[in-house]
Amino acid sequence: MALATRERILEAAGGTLSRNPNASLDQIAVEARVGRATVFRHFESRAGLLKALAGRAIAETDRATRLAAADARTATDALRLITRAVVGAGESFRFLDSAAELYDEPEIVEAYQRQMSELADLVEAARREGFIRPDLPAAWVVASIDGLIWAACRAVGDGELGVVQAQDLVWETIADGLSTEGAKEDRDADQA
Amino acid sequence: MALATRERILEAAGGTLSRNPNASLDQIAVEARVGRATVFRHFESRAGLLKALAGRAIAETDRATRLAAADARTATDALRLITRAVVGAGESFRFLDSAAELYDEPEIVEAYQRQMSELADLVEAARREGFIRPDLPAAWVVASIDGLIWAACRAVGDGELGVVQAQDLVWETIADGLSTEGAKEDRDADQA
DNA sequence: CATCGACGAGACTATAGCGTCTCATTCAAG
DNA sequence: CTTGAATGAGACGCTATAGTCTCGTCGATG
Repeated sequence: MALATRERILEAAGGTLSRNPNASLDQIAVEARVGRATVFRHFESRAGLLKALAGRAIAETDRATRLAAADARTATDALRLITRAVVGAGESFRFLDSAAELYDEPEIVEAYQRQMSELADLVEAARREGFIRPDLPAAWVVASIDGLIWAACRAVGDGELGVVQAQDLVWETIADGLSTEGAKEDRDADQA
Repeated sequence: MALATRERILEAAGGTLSRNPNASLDQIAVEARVGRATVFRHFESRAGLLKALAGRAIAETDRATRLAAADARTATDALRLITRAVVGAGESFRFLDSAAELYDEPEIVEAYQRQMSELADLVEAARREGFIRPDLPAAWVVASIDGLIWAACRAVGDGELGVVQAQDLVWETIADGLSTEGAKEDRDADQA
């Protein structure tokens, strides 16, 4: 049952750390219904556990990205599918809030940067398809998509929204924002 | 120079904690060019320092909210002004990423919930003015504004955007989203 | 039944960081 | 010059937690 145990520890670590970012290995072991020593039988150290957890999240994102790239006919559609997938898997990522230590792990940092740069490429492609406004800085488009996904995961975790609802809302907000179409002129007039 | 010292410690704590969420009092003291003992002369404990820092951020937000309420003719405009103000003061808030301990401070939690509820009221008012789309759940509107502000502060802190630029982009994205107007039909067709 | 691997429980050590305390120094006010 | 407040430096104890190790138990496999 080695694999099941390892998986149970990872699962518990993800859950516990997302609720309490500074949770001790003791708490994680209790949550996993596992002896603390067993945690060390499966992972070299606390950092090793965090690294495995991050690796899992990265692999899951890569998988979602590949699926989306395969299914989608356009970059815009791929962006939509990836967004949905990441929000759906949001629980796997919330622990990252606490993972400042991971900035010291070159592999993880590199993988994260690679994914961000893939997202940036996708945004650029969607821009060429006419979906993304040409006047917005690429850095902001990427950052705000990130922020909206983060907000959605948080809302789902707090029970404010359902997963499917959150997935739809993120995409809708990316596309149209929060305001009515008709309010546009009022706004422009206000700012003038 | 008691006041200046206290202020310097708070400033250093904000800066250090936003860069390294688990920074020790030692690091903060060094950053403030102050003996570690002096930190304890001004604050009861680490938790007390965090609490003071959070109280400062809350007070600053309250101040911005009051100013906005006084200046703005409409709820929509107040929302815009507050958003700008919070993004502008973003550096004061980034340390909150690390402040899981603050969830145990009733005063702080209460003040935070009050501000969120004020934001929700403002959103509701802006909705009645026809600015916010009526079909979006209030919880999502609040959460996504929060997420966009967070993304903007992060981008500014990472040097990807200037403060003024970020302030404009947040509001623009809240209003219109990231996509072109013309792309709307394509999108709807895609989803069907 | 005998064996072996995974595990739980818990003792043990080491270390980091918090919080307290003391003492010497500096600096401003009188 | 004297005094007192604020500070810097650093020693000290305490606690929480990481990581190691041992021993007894359980369960599967032969």
